[in-house]
Amino acid sequence: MAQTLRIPRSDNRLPQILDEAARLFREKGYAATSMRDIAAAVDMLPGSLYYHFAAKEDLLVAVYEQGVRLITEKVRAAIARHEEPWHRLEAAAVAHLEALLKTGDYALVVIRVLPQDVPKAAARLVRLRDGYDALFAELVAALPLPPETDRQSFRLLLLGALNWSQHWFRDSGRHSPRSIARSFLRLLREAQQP
Amino acid sequence: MAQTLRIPRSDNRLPQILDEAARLFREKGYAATSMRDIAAAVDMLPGSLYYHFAAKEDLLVAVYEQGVRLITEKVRAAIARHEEPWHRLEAAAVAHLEALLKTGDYALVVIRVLPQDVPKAAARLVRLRDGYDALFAELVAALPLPPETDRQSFRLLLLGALNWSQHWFRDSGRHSPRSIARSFLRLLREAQQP
DNA sequence: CTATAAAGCAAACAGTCGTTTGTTTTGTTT
DNA sequence: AAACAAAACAAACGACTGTTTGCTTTATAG
Repeated sequence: MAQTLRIPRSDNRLPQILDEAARLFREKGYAATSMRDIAAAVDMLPGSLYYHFAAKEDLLVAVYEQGVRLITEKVRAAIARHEEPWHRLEAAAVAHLEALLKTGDYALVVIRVLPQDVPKAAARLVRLRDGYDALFAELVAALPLPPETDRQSFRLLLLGALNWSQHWFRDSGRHSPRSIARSFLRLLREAQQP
Repeated sequence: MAQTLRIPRSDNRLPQILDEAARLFREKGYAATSMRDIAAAVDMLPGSLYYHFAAKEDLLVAVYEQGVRLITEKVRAAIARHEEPWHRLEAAAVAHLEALLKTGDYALVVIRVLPQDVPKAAARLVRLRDGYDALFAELVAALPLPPETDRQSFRLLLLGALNWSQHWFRDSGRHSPRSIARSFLRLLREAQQP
């Protein structure tokens, strides 16, 4: 009677399912990835996935949640190491881009799969994103900018450019996520303090 | 014998097909849009579409081509009206964003549908995009920037931010595509010339 | 060792997908 | 009016979709 829930099996395969789902969602997109694709990747039968998730959209939401959590943690840890507002923003930009381009699949799903692609889960996905956006808004708010500077545009410019980098970034070149983020921030900073 | 091809019927419905395909591809994405969706939108039977296009991917490529052509024309016309490099770039940015956010479906398909979403047509789509990118590269090359400025990063920063705006822009607010583009450019310009 | 619940298998459901085929309608040209 | 091609219909093909159901395996708890 005291025991209401049994301890789940140790070799749980749920992490593996999430990993492969994240990989496939990011590679082919949500709609083009079938439950059978995911099942095959984890060497399972399609129906077995429904023991872990009630529907395909729920699997996406789970991946999405983990992606947002991962980016948020990386960014929070990075900015905690600095005091000066510009340094904090730069650290955040670097962490954000490294989470996207190096950590891999989970984070990329967050900016690759659009909420409108999954109508039934759109509200949940948007809520997850908004929480993260607020973090950057705070960082920009703390910057010592000229009073006439539009801080909202500033944030959208920076974050948009960072997110778009998924489309052209190739790991081969001399550019690293860190150098790209720094380069972007330098272009923005020099403009604001002569 | 002299006549090899008959003049096509005047009330051709091909433009209508492209219009609806563009609308649906931009609303739901490529994979989530079915040939039946498109056929229903133009009040046709699914099979009839195959008189105009050999495959779904070819329909996408046709929409994509028109989208790229549309943006390119708008931008070319806009920059032709200015001489000074910064003014030319600003005109291009405004035209680019207006093409995306006002002209509508065709242009948005170009930045919404990723080449990797359509493996069989990916090469064709990338080729179309690259031609356009070169246009912006020229504009940035003409700017009178300090010698240490990284012009490639400059271009990627601006274009990325512009393209990403599709995700947050809402037509309701005080912000217009024009004001956004100008705002972005001001943030970038002030940094480069004290 | 046995009871029990977690986890997965096996097989199918109804529906949708892109596409093909043969035929019919429609408009234009002569 | 006859000839002909453009354009669309009507109907189906096999493959694939997300999901459900009932049964079996497997590990843990008492």
